[in-house]
Amino acid sequence: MATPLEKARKAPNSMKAKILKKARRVFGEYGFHGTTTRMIAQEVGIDISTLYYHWGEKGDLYESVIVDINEDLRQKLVEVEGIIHGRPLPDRMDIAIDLMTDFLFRHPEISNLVLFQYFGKTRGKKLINVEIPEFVSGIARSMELCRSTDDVPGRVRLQVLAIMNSIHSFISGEHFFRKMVELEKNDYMAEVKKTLKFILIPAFTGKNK
Amino acid sequence: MATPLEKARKAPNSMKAKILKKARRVFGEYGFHGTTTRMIAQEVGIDISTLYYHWGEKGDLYESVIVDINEDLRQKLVEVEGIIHGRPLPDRMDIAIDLMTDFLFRHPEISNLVLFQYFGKTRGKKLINVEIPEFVSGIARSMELCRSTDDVPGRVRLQVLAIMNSIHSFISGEHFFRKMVELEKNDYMAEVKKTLKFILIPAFTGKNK
DNA sequence: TATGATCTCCATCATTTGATGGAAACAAAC
DNA sequence: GTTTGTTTCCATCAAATGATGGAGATCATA
Repeated sequence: MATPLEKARKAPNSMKAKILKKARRVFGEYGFHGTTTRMIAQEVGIDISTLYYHWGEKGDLYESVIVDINEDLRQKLVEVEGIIHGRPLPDRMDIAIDLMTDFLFRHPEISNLVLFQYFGKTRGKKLINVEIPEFVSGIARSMELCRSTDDVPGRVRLQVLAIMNSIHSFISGEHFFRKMVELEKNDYMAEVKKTLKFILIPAFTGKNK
Repeated sequence: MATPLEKARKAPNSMKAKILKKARRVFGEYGFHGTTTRMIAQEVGIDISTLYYHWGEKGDLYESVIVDINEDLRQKLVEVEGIIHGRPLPDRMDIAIDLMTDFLFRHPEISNLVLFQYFGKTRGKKLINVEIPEFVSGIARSMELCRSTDDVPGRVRLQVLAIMNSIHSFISGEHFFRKMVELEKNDYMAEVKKTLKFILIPAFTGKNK
């Protein structure tokens, strides 16, 4: 039997999917406690009881949102892995940073929600069990930091987390950071990519540009 | 005339200061909307009206908390700058990472709140005006990424932000990340420092360890 | 001890917010 | 066109939450 989330992902024009889409953005901006069901409903243009009809209680909708964005992120990582496969490491990193940054700039709520997941506690809610390790292992293998995806060393996992978090930070912090560097959106994106490459690539390749 | 915050910082045993201290931790864990005045009051062991008597409305207390942790962070950065002054760059970075990581592990709410500040929007509240640029310029000069603190190039600012965010991420994400690497707190701290140095130092010094 | 200032708590309010029941609107099947 | 199942909205509730007034407690000082 399909879960509500699976239904929504299969039928992108359904009300369920519309609600999910808006919920991603609102939860992404304001976090779980900062978001009210009324805010989401208003965004969709429906009554809150319609929202509850489709998704049940707020916590369930939030959980679906988290699983949803994690699935999107996973899919993108697999796609990128396919593209960079076989190239030399510096190129792989260069391309992966470009592609992931572009993707996340198009879907900033993903970065927002990932960071909320890491840093913010949610009152009274059990932690949602998303298998980040899966991502991490995949990236680690793709960067040839380990042989197999089983038993990735802790040190390597932290390195991968550092990479992902660097990217997420610049996406989620755009509002704040862009003021500081006084750049237009496009210039900011370009500079972020440069900065990420400047910092991340030398450590793993031994070469500065 | 002294602001409430200045009073609290000068009299660490006052009720104002006690409330501020607990408020830091609670706001740091749950964010602005995830925190209720009752939670803070209970933590201090007082009635909420006592809290309101000392700090006024919730938003004002939160703003004081933000300014407070930014001041702590600024002081620490100045202290570290004094210690590393005059040494060669790789040593400066090595020591600075050690000192800042230790400091933030002792005060994780600082990292939490800094990240909330960057990534989370607060419903209906105007953005608090804290001069991050000041930090950033100081660090940039200390790393010799620029001559003076005036007119620090955007590229350099982003580099400094990347450094600071990497550290904050590992502190704030401890709960989440530590599970993934299955380490005790002390081992986690040690591995985080290694990872930060591994990633950050080569970019700025051209040398891998 | 009397006086005034400061501080703390109890009781309470108004609003917001999560959540639901039931009536109406709509759609599909026969 | 009636019946049946689905979807949507209106009205409403109970609990949580931000906020305050005022009575009492505490404390310094004359």
